Amino acid sequence: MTTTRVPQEQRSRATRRRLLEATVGCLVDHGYAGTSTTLVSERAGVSRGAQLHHYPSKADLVLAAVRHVSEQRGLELREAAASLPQGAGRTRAVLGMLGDHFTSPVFAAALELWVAARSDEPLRGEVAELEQQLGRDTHRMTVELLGADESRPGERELVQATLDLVRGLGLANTIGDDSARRARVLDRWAEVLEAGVG
Amino acid sequence: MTTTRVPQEQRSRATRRRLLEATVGCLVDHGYAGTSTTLVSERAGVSRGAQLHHYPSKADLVLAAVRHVSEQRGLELREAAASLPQGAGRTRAVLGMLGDHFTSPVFAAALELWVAARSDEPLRGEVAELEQQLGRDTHRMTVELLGADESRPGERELVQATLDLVRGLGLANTIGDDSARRARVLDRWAEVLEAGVG
DNA sequence: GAAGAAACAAACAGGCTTGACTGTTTGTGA
DNA sequence: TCACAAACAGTCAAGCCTGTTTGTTTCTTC
Repeated sequence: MTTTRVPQEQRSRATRRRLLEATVGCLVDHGYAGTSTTLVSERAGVSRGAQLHHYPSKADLVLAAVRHVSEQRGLELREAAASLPQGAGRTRAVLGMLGDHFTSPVFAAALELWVAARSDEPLRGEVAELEQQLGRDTHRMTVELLGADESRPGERELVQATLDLVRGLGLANTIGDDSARRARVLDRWAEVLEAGVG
Repeated sequence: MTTTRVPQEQRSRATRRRLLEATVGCLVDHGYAGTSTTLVSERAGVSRGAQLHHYPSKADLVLAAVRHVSEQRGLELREAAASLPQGAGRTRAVLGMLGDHFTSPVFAAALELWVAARSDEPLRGEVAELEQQLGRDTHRMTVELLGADESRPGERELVQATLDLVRGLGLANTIGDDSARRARVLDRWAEVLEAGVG
Protein backbone atom coordinates (compact mmCIF):
# COMPACT_ATOMS: atom_id res chain seq x y z
CA MET A 1 0.00 0.00 0.00
CA THR A 2 2.61 2.47 1.07
CA THR A 3 5.11 1.10 -1.45
CA THR A 4 3.11 2.24 -4.46
CA ARG A 5 6.16 2.46 -6.68
CA VAL A 6 4.31 0.76 -9.56
CA PRO A 7 7.21 -0.95 -11.29
CA GLN A 8 4.71 -2.69 -13.52
CA GLU A 9 3.48 0.54 -15.00
CA GLN A 10 7.06 1.65 -15.39
CA ARG A 11 7.92 -1.44 -17.36
CA SER A 12 4.82 -0.90 -19.43
CA ARG A 13 5.85 2.63 -20.23
CA ALA A 14 9.38 1.57 -21.05
CA THR A 15 8.15 -1.13 -23.42
CA ARG A 16 5.80 1.25 -25.18
CA ARG A 17 8.55 3.79 -25.47
CA ARG A 18 10.90 1.23 -26.98
CA LEU A 19 8.22 0.23 -29.46
CA LEU A 20 7.55 3.81 -30.50
CA GLU A 21 11.22 4.62 -30.89
CA ALA A 22 11.73 1.45 -32.90
CA THR A 23 8.81 2.43 -35.09
CA VAL A 24 10.32 5.84 -35.75
CA GLY A 25 13.66 4.22 -36.46
CA CYS A 26 12.08 1.86 -38.95
CA LEU A 27 10.30 4.75 -40.64
CA VAL A 28 13.59 6.58 -41.04
CA ASP A 29 15.56 3.55 -42.20
CA HIS A 30 13.03 1.59 -44.22
CA GLY A 31 10.16 3.95 -44.99
CA TYR A 32 6.52 3.49 -44.13
CA ALA A 33 6.03 0.47 -46.37
CA GLY A 34 9.08 -1.22 -44.90
CA THR A 35 7.89 -0.68 -41.36
CA SER A 36 6.31 -4.05 -40.59
CA THR A 37 5.17 -4.95 -37.14
CA THR A 38 7.62 -7.83 -36.99
CA LEU A 39 10.52 -5.56 -37.88
CA VAL A 40 9.46 -3.08 -35.23
CA SER A 41 9.22 -5.71 -32.51
CA GLU A 42 12.61 -7.13 -33.44
CA ARG A 43 14.19 -3.70 -33.43
CA ALA A 44 12.60 -2.87 -30.12
CA GLY A 45 13.74 -6.16 -28.61
CA VAL A 46 10.15 -6.84 -27.69
CA SER A 47 8.32 -10.08 -28.39
CA ARG A 48 5.51 -10.05 -30.85
CA GLY A 49 3.10 -10.97 -28.12
CA ALA A 50 4.14 -8.06 -25.95
CA GLN A 51 3.82 -5.75 -28.90
CA LEU A 52 0.30 -6.90 -29.63
CA HIS A 53 -0.50 -6.55 -25.97
CA HIS A 54 0.34 -2.87 -25.94
CA TYR A 55 -0.79 -2.05 -29.48
CA PRO A 56 -3.50 -4.50 -30.58
CA SER A 57 -3.29 -3.53 -34.22
CA LYS A 58 -0.78 -1.92 -36.52
CA ALA A 59 -3.07 1.08 -36.79
CA ASP A 60 -2.82 1.59 -33.04
CA LEU A 61 0.95 1.44 -33.21
CA VAL A 62 1.17 3.86 -36.09
CA LEU A 63 -1.25 6.32 -34.53
CA ALA A 64 0.79 6.30 -31.36
CA ALA A 65 3.93 6.81 -33.44
CA VAL A 66 2.34 9.82 -35.11
CA ARG A 67 1.70 11.44 -31.75
CA HIS A 68 5.18 10.52 -30.57
CA VAL A 69 6.82 12.06 -33.62
CA SER A 70 4.78 15.21 -33.24
CA GLU A 71 5.81 15.54 -29.61
CA GLN A 72 9.43 14.89 -30.50
CA ARG A 73 9.39 17.57 -33.15
CA GLY A 74 7.91 20.09 -30.74
CA LEU A 75 10.54 19.20 -28.18
CA GLU A 76 13.43 19.42 -30.63
CA LEU A 77 12.26 22.78 -31.88
CA ARG A 78 11.86 24.30 -28.44
CA GLU A 79 15.24 22.98 -27.34
CA ALA A 80 16.98 24.35 -30.40
CA ALA A 81 15.21 27.67 -30.02
CA ALA A 82 16.42 28.01 -26.47
CA SER A 83 20.06 28.12 -27.45
CA LEU A 84 19.88 30.74 -30.18
CA PRO A 85 22.25 33.69 -30.03
CA GLN A 86 20.98 37.23 -29.62
CA GLY A 87 22.00 40.30 -31.59
CA ALA A 88 23.34 40.41 -35.13
CA GLY A 89 22.92 37.24 -37.14
CA ARG A 90 19.88 36.30 -35.12
CA THR A 91 17.70 35.99 -38.20
CA ARG A 92 20.16 33.73 -39.96
CA ALA A 93 20.55 31.63 -36.84
CA VAL A 94 16.78 31.14 -36.64
CA LEU A 95 16.74 30.02 -40.25
CA GLY A 96 19.64 27.68 -39.64
CA MET A 97 17.81 26.16 -36.72
CA LEU A 98 14.68 25.63 -38.80
CA GLY A 99 16.72 24.24 -41.68
CA ASP A 100 18.42 21.79 -39.36
CA HIS A 101 15.14 20.59 -37.96
CA PHE A 102 13.58 20.08 -41.36
CA THR A 103 16.51 17.91 -42.40
CA SER A 104 16.64 15.88 -39.21
CA PRO A 105 15.71 12.20 -38.90
CA VAL A 106 12.55 13.00 -36.99
CA PHE A 107 11.42 15.12 -39.91
CA ALA A 108 12.08 12.19 -42.22
CA ALA A 109 9.84 10.05 -40.05
CA ALA A 110 7.18 12.74 -40.10
CA LEU A 111 7.45 12.93 -43.87
CA GLU A 112 6.89 9.20 -44.21
CA LEU A 113 3.80 9.41 -42.04
CA TRP A 114 2.64 12.53 -43.86
CA VAL A 115 2.80 10.89 -47.26
CA ALA A 116 1.36 7.60 -46.02
CA ALA A 117 -1.57 9.50 -44.53
CA ARG A 118 -2.37 10.86 -47.96
CA SER A 119 -3.86 7.51 -48.89
CA ASP A 120 -4.88 6.17 -45.50
CA GLU A 121 -8.18 7.50 -44.29
CA PRO A 122 -7.87 6.89 -40.53
CA LEU A 123 -4.31 8.17 -40.47
CA ARG A 124 -5.13 11.32 -42.38
CA GLY A 125 -7.34 12.77 -39.65
CA GLU A 126 -4.80 12.32 -36.91
CA VAL A 127 -1.84 13.50 -38.96
CA ALA A 128 -3.71 16.52 -40.24
CA GLU A 129 -4.77 17.59 -36.78
CA LEU A 130 -1.40 17.13 -35.12
CA GLU A 131 0.48 18.73 -37.97
CA GLN A 132 -1.85 21.71 -37.94
CA GLN A 133 -1.30 22.09 -34.23
CA LEU A 134 2.47 21.76 -34.54
CA GLY A 135 2.38 24.18 -37.44
CA ARG A 136 0.59 26.78 -35.36
CA ASP A 137 3.06 26.34 -32.51
CA THR A 138 6.02 26.59 -34.84
CA HIS A 139 4.57 29.67 -36.47
CA ARG A 140 4.02 31.35 -33.12
CA MET A 141 7.53 30.43 -32.05
CA THR A 142 9.08 31.72 -35.25
CA VAL A 143 7.20 35.01 -34.99
CA GLU A 144 8.58 35.43 -31.53
CA LEU A 145 12.12 34.40 -32.43
CA LEU A 146 12.21 36.81 -35.35
CA GLY A 147 10.49 39.57 -33.44
CA ALA A 148 7.88 39.87 -36.17
CA ASP A 149 4.86 42.11 -35.82
CA GLU A 150 1.89 40.31 -37.31
CA SER A 151 -0.29 43.40 -37.20
CA ARG A 152 1.75 44.84 -40.04
CA PRO A 153 0.40 43.77 -43.41
CA GLY A 154 2.36 41.01 -45.09
CA GLU A 155 4.48 40.16 -42.12
CA ARG A 156 2.44 37.12 -41.15
CA GLU A 157 2.62 35.79 -44.69
CA LEU A 158 6.38 36.22 -44.75
CA VAL A 159 6.73 34.04 -41.69
CA GLN A 160 4.45 31.44 -43.24
CA ALA A 161 6.51 31.55 -46.41
CA THR A 162 9.61 30.97 -44.30
CA LEU A 163 8.15 27.79 -42.84
CA ASP A 164 6.97 26.59 -46.24
CA LEU A 165 10.43 27.26 -47.60
CA VAL A 166 12.22 25.18 -45.00
CA ARG A 167 9.69 22.41 -45.54
CA GLY A 168 10.53 22.49 -49.22
CA LEU A 169 14.23 22.48 -48.45
CA GLY A 170 13.71 19.52 -46.15
CA LEU A 171 11.94 17.60 -48.87
CA ALA A 172 14.69 18.39 -51.34
CA ASN A 173 17.23 17.10 -48.86
CA THR A 174 15.66 13.67 -48.48
CA ILE A 175 17.35 12.26 -51.55
CA GLY A 176 20.58 14.04 -52.19
CA ASP A 177 22.42 15.98 -49.54
CA ASP A 178 22.02 19.59 -50.31
CA SER A 179 23.58 21.48 -47.45
CA ALA A 180 25.70 23.87 -49.50
CA ARG A 181 22.82 25.01 -51.66
CA ARG A 182 20.56 25.18 -48.64
CA ALA A 183 22.97 27.45 -46.84
CA ARG A 184 23.09 29.88 -49.75
CA VAL A 185 19.33 30.00 -50.06
CA LEU A 186 18.93 30.61 -46.35
CA ASP A 187 21.57 33.34 -46.47
CA ARG A 188 19.58 35.14 -49.09
CA TRP A 189 16.30 34.50 -47.31
CA ALA A 190 17.70 36.07 -44.17
CA GLU A 191 18.30 39.27 -46.13
CA VAL A 192 14.70 39.24 -47.32
CA LEU A 193 13.43 38.70 -43.80
CA GLU A 194 15.56 41.41 -42.27
CA ALA A 195 14.26 43.84 -44.85
CA GLY A 196 10.63 42.91 -44.34
CA VAL A 197 10.26 41.89 -40.70
CA GLY A 198 10.49 43.63 -37.34
CA MET B 1 8.78 -4.17 -97.17
CA THR B 2 7.22 -0.98 -98.40
CA THR B 3 4.29 -1.33 -95.97
CA THR B 4 6.46 -0.92 -92.91
CA ARG B 5 3.63 0.43 -90.76
CA VAL B 6 4.68 -1.73 -87.79
CA PRO B 7 1.34 -2.12 -86.04
CA GLN B 8 2.95 -4.52 -83.63
CA GLU B 9 5.24 -1.90 -82.26
CA GLN B 10 2.31 0.47 -81.99
CA ARG B 11 0.36 -1.97 -79.88
CA SER B 12 3.42 -2.49 -77.77
CA ARG B 13 3.74 1.22 -77.19
CA ALA B 14 0.06 1.58 -76.38
CA THR B 15 0.19 -1.21 -73.82
CA ARG B 16 3.26 0.21 -72.16
CA ARG B 17 1.63 3.62 -72.07
CA ARG B 18 -1.51 2.22 -70.48
CA LEU B 19 0.59 0.44 -67.87
CA LEU B 20 2.55 3.57 -67.02
CA GLU B 21 -0.55 5.72 -66.77
CA ALA B 22 -2.21 3.11 -64.60
CA THR B 23 0.88 3.07 -62.40
CA VAL B 24 0.76 6.83 -61.98
CA GLY B 25 -2.96 6.65 -61.28
CA CYS B 26 -2.38 4.04 -58.59
CA LEU B 27 0.37 6.14 -57.05
CA VAL B 28 -1.97 9.11 -56.82
CA ASP B 29 -4.95 7.14 -55.52
CA HIS B 30 -3.35 4.51 -53.31
CA GLY B 31 0.19 5.65 -52.64
CA TYR B 32 3.40 3.79 -53.39
CA ALA B 33 2.73 0.96 -50.95
CA GLY B 34 -0.75 0.47 -52.38
CA THR B 35 0.56 0.26 -55.92
CA SER B 36 0.72 -3.51 -56.43
CA THR B 37 1.45 -4.98 -59.80
CA THR B 38 -1.92 -6.74 -59.86
CA LEU B 39 -3.74 -3.49 -59.17
CA VAL B 40 -1.81 -1.78 -61.94
CA SER B 41 -2.54 -4.48 -64.49
CA GLU B 42 -6.24 -4.47 -63.58
CA ARG B 43 -6.41 -0.70 -63.83
CA ALA B 44 -4.62 -0.74 -67.15
CA GLY B 45 -6.87 -3.47 -68.47
CA VAL B 46 -3.76 -5.50 -69.28
CA SER B 47 -3.28 -9.12 -68.38
CA ARG B 48 -0.67 -10.08 -65.89
CA GLY B 49 1.22 -11.95 -68.55
CA ALA B 50 1.36 -8.95 -70.83
CA GLN B 51 2.50 -6.78 -67.97
CA LEU B 52 5.32 -9.13 -67.08
CA HIS B 53 6.25 -9.31 -70.74
CA HIS B 54 6.82 -5.56 -70.99
CA TYR B 55 8.12 -5.02 -67.48
CA PRO B 56 9.70 -8.23 -66.17
CA SER B 57 9.83 -7.04 -62.59
CA LYS B 58 8.11 -4.46 -60.47
CA ALA B 59 11.34 -2.51 -60.31
CA ASP B 60 11.33 -2.22 -64.10
CA LEU B 61 7.78 -0.91 -64.04
CA VAL B 62 8.48 1.60 -61.31
CA LEU B 63 11.65 2.85 -62.96
CA ALA B 64 9.74 3.41 -66.17
CA ALA B 65 7.04 5.20 -64.20
CA VAL B 66 9.65 7.50 -62.68
CA ARG B 67 10.83 8.53 -66.13
CA HIS B 68 7.26 8.91 -67.31
CA VAL B 69 6.33 11.15 -64.40
CA SER B 70 9.41 13.26 -64.93
CA GLU B 71 8.55 13.75 -68.59
CA GLN B 72 4.95 14.55 -67.72
CA ARG B 73 6.03 17.19 -65.25
CA GLY B 74 8.31 18.82 -67.78
CA LEU B 75 5.53 18.81 -70.33
CA GLU B 76 2.96 20.26 -67.94
CA LEU B 77 5.31 23.00 -66.88
CA ARG B 78 6.23 24.04 -70.39
CA GLU B 79 2.59 24.04 -71.46
CA ALA B 80 1.50 26.13 -68.51
CA ALA B 81 4.38 28.53 -69.07
CA ALA B 82 3.33 29.06 -72.65
CA SER B 83 0.00 30.61 -71.71
CA LEU B 84 1.20 33.12 -69.14
CA PRO B 85 0.11 36.75 -69.49
CA GLN B 86 2.60 39.51 -70.11
CA GLY B 87 2.80 42.86 -68.37
CA ALA B 88 1.62 43.69 -64.85
CA GLY B 89 0.84 40.71 -62.65
CA ARG B 90 3.30 38.59 -64.56
CA THR B 91 5.26 37.68 -61.45
CA ARG B 92 2.15 36.61 -59.58
CA ALA B 93 0.98 34.61 -62.58
CA VAL B 94 4.30 32.75 -62.69
CA LEU B 95 3.96 31.93 -59.00
CA GLY B 96 0.37 30.81 -59.52
CA MET B 97 1.48 28.52 -62.32
CA LEU B 98 4.20 27.01 -60.16
CA GLY B 99 1.83 26.67 -57.23
CA ASP B 100 -0.70 24.88 -59.43
CA HIS B 101 1.89 22.47 -60.70
CA PHE B 102 3.17 21.60 -57.25
CA THR B 103 -0.33 20.76 -56.12
CA SER B 104 -1.28 18.75 -59.20
CA PRO B 105 -1.81 14.97 -59.29
CA VAL B 106 1.40 14.42 -61.20
CA PHE B 107 3.28 16.13 -58.39
CA ALA B 108 1.56 13.81 -55.92
CA ALA B 109 2.81 10.86 -57.93
CA ALA B 110 6.30 12.34 -57.99
CA LEU B 111 6.14 12.86 -54.25
CA GLU B 112 5.25 9.22 -53.68
CA LEU B 113 8.18 8.11 -55.81
CA TRP B 114 10.44 10.65 -54.17
CA VAL B 115 9.68 9.42 -50.67
CA ALA B 116 9.79 5.77 -51.69
CA ALA B 117 13.20 6.33 -53.25
CA ARG B 118 14.48 7.51 -49.90
CA SER B 119 14.62 3.91 -48.74
CA ASP B 120 15.04 2.08 -52.04
CA GLU B 121 18.60 1.99 -53.27
CA PRO B 122 18.05 1.32 -57.00
CA LEU B 123 15.21 3.83 -57.17
CA ARG B 124 17.17 6.55 -55.44
CA GLY B 125 19.74 6.91 -58.19
CA GLU B 126 17.21 7.26 -60.95
CA VAL B 127 14.92 9.60 -59.03
CA ALA B 128 17.81 11.77 -57.91
CA GLU B 129 19.18 12.13 -61.41
CA LEU B 130 15.86 12.87 -63.09
CA GLU B 131 14.74 15.24 -60.36
CA GLN B 132 18.02 17.11 -60.55
CA GLN B 133 17.62 17.43 -64.29
CA LEU B 134 14.02 18.56 -64.02
CA GLY B 135 15.03 20.95 -61.27
CA ARG B 136 17.65 22.55 -63.49
CA ASP B 137 15.17 22.90 -66.34
CA THR B 138 12.55 24.38 -64.06
CA HIS B 139 15.06 26.80 -62.62
CA ARG B 140 16.15 27.93 -66.06
CA MET B 141 12.54 28.33 -67.12
CA THR B 142 11.63 30.32 -64.02
CA VAL B 143 14.61 32.63 -64.47
CA GLU B 144 13.43 33.33 -67.98
CA LEU B 145 9.78 33.76 -67.03
CA LEU B 146 10.63 36.20 -64.28
CA GLY B 147 13.22 37.99 -66.34
CA ALA B 148 15.79 37.45 -63.63
CA ASP B 149 19.43 38.38 -64.05
CA GLU B 150 21.54 35.69 -62.43
CA SER B 151 24.71 37.74 -62.70
CA ARG B 152 23.40 40.00 -59.98
CA PRO B 153 24.29 38.74 -56.53
CA GLY B 154 21.46 37.01 -54.71
CA GLU B 155 19.16 36.84 -57.66
CA ARG B 156 19.88 33.20 -58.39
CA GLU B 157 19.24 32.26 -54.79
CA LEU B 158 15.94 34.13 -54.86
CA VAL B 159 14.76 31.99 -57.74
CA GLN B 160 15.90 28.84 -55.99
CA ALA B 161 14.09 29.92 -52.86
CA THR B 162 10.97 30.42 -54.95
CA LEU B 163 11.10 26.85 -56.19
CA ASP B 164 11.81 25.48 -52.73
CA LEU B 165 8.91 27.51 -51.43
CA VAL B 166 6.39 26.10 -53.91
CA ARG B 167 7.69 22.61 -53.19
CA GLY B 168 6.99 23.21 -49.52
CA LEU B 169 3.55 24.56 -50.34
CA GLY B 170 2.88 21.49 -52.44
CA LEU B 171 3.85 19.20 -49.60
CA ALA B 172 1.61 21.10 -47.21
CA ASN B 173 -1.26 20.70 -49.63
CA THR B 174 -1.07 16.92 -49.78
CA ILE B 175 -3.17 16.39 -46.69
CA GLY B 176 -5.50 19.32 -46.20
CA ASP B 177 -6.52 21.66 -48.96
CA ASP B 178 -4.66 24.83 -48.44
CA SER B 179 -5.46 27.01 -51.42
CA ALA B 180 -6.55 30.13 -49.54
CA ARG B 181 -3.43 30.25 -47.41
CA ARG B 182 -1.29 29.39 -50.40
CA ALA B 183 -2.71 32.28 -52.37
CA ARG B 184 -1.92 34.76 -49.61
CA VAL B 185 1.63 33.49 -49.25
CA LEU B 186 2.21 33.69 -53.00
CA ASP B 187 0.71 37.21 -53.10
CA ARG B 188 3.23 38.30 -50.55
CA TRP B 189 6.08 36.47 -52.20
CA ALA B 190 5.30 38.16 -55.50
CA GLU B 191 5.92 41.50 -53.82
CA VAL B 192 9.28 40.32 -52.57
CA LEU B 193 10.25 39.01 -55.99
CA GLU B 194 9.23 42.17 -57.79
CA ALA B 195 11.36 44.16 -55.39
CA GLY B 196 14.39 41.92 -55.75
CA VAL B 197 14.34 40.57 -59.29
CA GLY B 198 14.76 41.99 -62.74
C1' DG C 1 0.10 -16.55 0.69
C1' DA C 2 -3.31 -16.95 -2.76
C1' DA C 3 -6.29 -15.17 -6.37
C1' DG C 4 -6.42 -12.27 -10.16
C1' DA C 5 -4.65 -9.07 -13.50
C1' DA C 6 -1.13 -7.34 -16.35
C1' DA C 7 2.96 -8.27 -19.16
C1' DC C 8 5.20 -11.27 -22.10
C1' DA C 9 6.03 -15.35 -25.34
C1' DA C 10 5.24 -18.10 -29.35
C1' DA C 11 2.75 -20.78 -32.68
C1' DC C 12 -0.75 -20.60 -36.33
C1' DA C 13 -4.06 -19.42 -40.03
C1' DG C 14 -5.64 -16.35 -43.67
C1' DG C 15 -4.75 -13.00 -47.12
C1' DC C 16 -1.96 -10.64 -50.32
C1' DT C 17 2.04 -9.89 -53.45
C1' DT C 18 5.48 -11.19 -56.51
C1' DG C 19 7.53 -13.51 -60.17
C1' DA C 20 8.10 -18.02 -62.47
C1' DC C 21 6.01 -21.11 -65.58
C1' DT C 22 3.13 -22.95 -69.41
C1' DG C 23 0.15 -22.16 -73.14
C1' DT C 24 -2.19 -19.31 -76.96
C1' DT C 25 -2.71 -15.80 -80.43
C1' DT C 26 -1.03 -12.44 -83.63
C1' DG C 27 2.23 -10.35 -86.63
C1' DT C 28 6.72 -10.53 -89.46
C1' DG C 29 10.09 -11.98 -92.74
C1' DA C 30 11.67 -15.56 -95.88
C1' DT D 1 2.80 -20.37 -97.25
C1' DC D 2 5.75 -21.38 -93.39
C1' DA D 3 8.84 -20.64 -89.51
C1' DC D 4 9.77 -17.71 -85.94
C1' DA D 5 9.29 -14.09 -82.62
C1' DA D 6 6.69 -10.93 -80.14
C1' DA D 7 2.51 -9.97 -77.55
C1' DC D 8 -0.82 -11.73 -74.60
C1' DA D 9 -3.29 -14.88 -71.08
C1' DG D 10 -3.70 -17.31 -66.82
C1' DT D 11 -2.15 -20.44 -63.11
C1' DC D 12 0.92 -21.65 -59.30
C1' DA D 13 4.11 -21.69 -55.49
C1' DA D 14 6.94 -19.28 -52.18
C1' DG D 15 7.28 -15.64 -48.95
C1' DC D 16 5.81 -12.04 -45.98
C1' DC D 17 2.59 -9.55 -43.06
C1' DT D 18 -1.10 -9.24 -39.91
C1' DG D 19 -3.88 -10.50 -36.15
C1' DT D 20 -5.81 -14.39 -33.38
C1' DT D 21 -5.17 -17.77 -30.02
C1' DT D 22 -3.17 -20.23 -26.38
C1' DG D 23 0.16 -20.57 -22.77
C1' DT D 24 3.64 -18.68 -19.25
C1' DT D 25 5.66 -15.49 -16.07
C1' DT D 26 5.57 -11.56 -13.04
C1' DC D 27 3.42 -8.24 -10.21
C1' DT D 28 -0.40 -6.51 -7.22
C1' DT D 29 -3.84 -6.79 -3.73
C1' DC D 30 -6.73 -8.78 -0.39
